[in-house]
Amino acid sequence: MKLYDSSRREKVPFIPLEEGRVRMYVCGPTVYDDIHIGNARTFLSFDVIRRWFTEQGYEVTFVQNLTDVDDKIIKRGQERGVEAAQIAATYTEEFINITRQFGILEPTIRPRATQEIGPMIEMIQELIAQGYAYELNGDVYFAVRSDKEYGHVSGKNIDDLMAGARIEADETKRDPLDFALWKSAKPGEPTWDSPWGPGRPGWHTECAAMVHRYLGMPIDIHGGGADLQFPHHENESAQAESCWHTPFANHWMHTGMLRVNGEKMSKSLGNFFTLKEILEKHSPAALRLLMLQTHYRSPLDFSFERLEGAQGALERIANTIANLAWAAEKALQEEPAETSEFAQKTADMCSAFSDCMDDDFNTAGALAEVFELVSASNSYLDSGSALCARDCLMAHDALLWALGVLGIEVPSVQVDELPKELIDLAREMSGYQGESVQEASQLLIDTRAQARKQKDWPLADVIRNAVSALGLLIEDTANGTRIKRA
RNA sequence: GGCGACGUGGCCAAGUGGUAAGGCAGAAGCCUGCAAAGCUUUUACCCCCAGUUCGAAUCUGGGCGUCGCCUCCA
Repeated sequence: MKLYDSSRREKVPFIPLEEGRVRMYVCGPTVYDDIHIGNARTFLSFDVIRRWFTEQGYEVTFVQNLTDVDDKIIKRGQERGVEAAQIAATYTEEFINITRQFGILEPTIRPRATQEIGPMIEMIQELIAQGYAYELNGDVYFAVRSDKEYGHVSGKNIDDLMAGARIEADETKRDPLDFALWKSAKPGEPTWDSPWGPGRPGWHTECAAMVHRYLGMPIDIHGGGADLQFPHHENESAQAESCWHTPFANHWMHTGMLRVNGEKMSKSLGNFFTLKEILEKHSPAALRLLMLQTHYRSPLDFSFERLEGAQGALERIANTIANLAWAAEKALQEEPAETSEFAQKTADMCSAFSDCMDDDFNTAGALAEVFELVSASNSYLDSGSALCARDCLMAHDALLWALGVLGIEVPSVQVDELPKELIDLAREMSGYQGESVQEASQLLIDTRAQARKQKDWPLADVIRNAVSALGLLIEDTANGTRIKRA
């Protein structure tokens, strides 16, 4: 298994620090608003990465924090005239709900910044004691120059950063690059007591403290969006490694940005769609498919056109899966057919799919293999030869397995519960006497087949139209007629 | 200004040395009474120039273009 380490800037073999285990940490949201689909892409990427590790037999400990105290949350609270804590609570709930709806698995541990203040203060004290941090009017800063390794996470050089000639407003810091570990509180802001007076922790400190507390150092993988690599991850790493003198993360993984018309989707540009609004009108599966058709590290341009396309592709997959199941069922009732070359296609897909996933989680390549099996299945079903039930089921299960690994829930085209109206319809059209919906629908199919045989098109169409009025579809396939969802 | 990434058919997108996966859209044909679904066929001088090599989309250098980070940001 190989993965791209964005700190080393190359693909490297993945070797867990502890055999059979993966300890990973992915920066969670700051809960001041609904997340947009750019945020969602990162969470999706790591969800799939995690699922693949699990599929490969690793025991995965996945930690994701919630930043529930932050300038943005405070500001949003002030705008709305409510407590910052209320804003955080509201959007924490929203985040958990929408993320679940998107099919993202729950983290093993979901620590919240406000519950971790104690450990953070201890960490800051330790950094001051060791000479890596200093207090200034109730704030505490990390002295970037004190860390000789500073820059190794993002591949930046302190002097290059300085050459960037950015002007820092705060002239009192020893170095413009120094960042806050602790911020003193202004009136009306949420505060916690500390040796430096009332205040709150800086963002970078949260993650460092939580990684240390819940996973121990070093961890196998630390992830997040590409825009977090600097300064957030650099700063996290700098303070953690300075404090505990142990490597922080063995591998860094960063996801590519989601764009709209070539520009990064962001709150500040206003060019965003929230995950919530997209999922109101589109299935989680379609959005996942769209996103996973691009490698996680590449930028991804979002458009509704593409989303529609993904929806169509998904339906195609769903049709094939249902047709395989139906064909298998039918084949079981007939003379057993020999296994064929088709069985090999299934085996090939599974192996190629795994190879792609093992190669830095190439979901786009893996999905191409899925589509190949979909095509091969359709050809097989359409071939007119006697079908082997076992081969059909193998392909069926393989497709579901592959999509399951990607967390893509295939929409069902099978009707779980046929509407009772079909009984009335069967009574009317075919003189049905019983009470079984199943029998009634079969009778309707037979009646229509009979009508078609006698070229009684009006009758055949009346039946089909009546059925479609119930929101169903009568479909004539190479392997028989069936009723499915419209 | 510094650092980095990317540029593959109409759109999207895999592929890192042996002459181009897949998805969407389009076209033609087949199947069908018609639908629906499906099947078959079909379109690429891989941004440009130079170089390395028997051979490059893939490596090197230069150019052009796009994007990201350097400030809160997934």
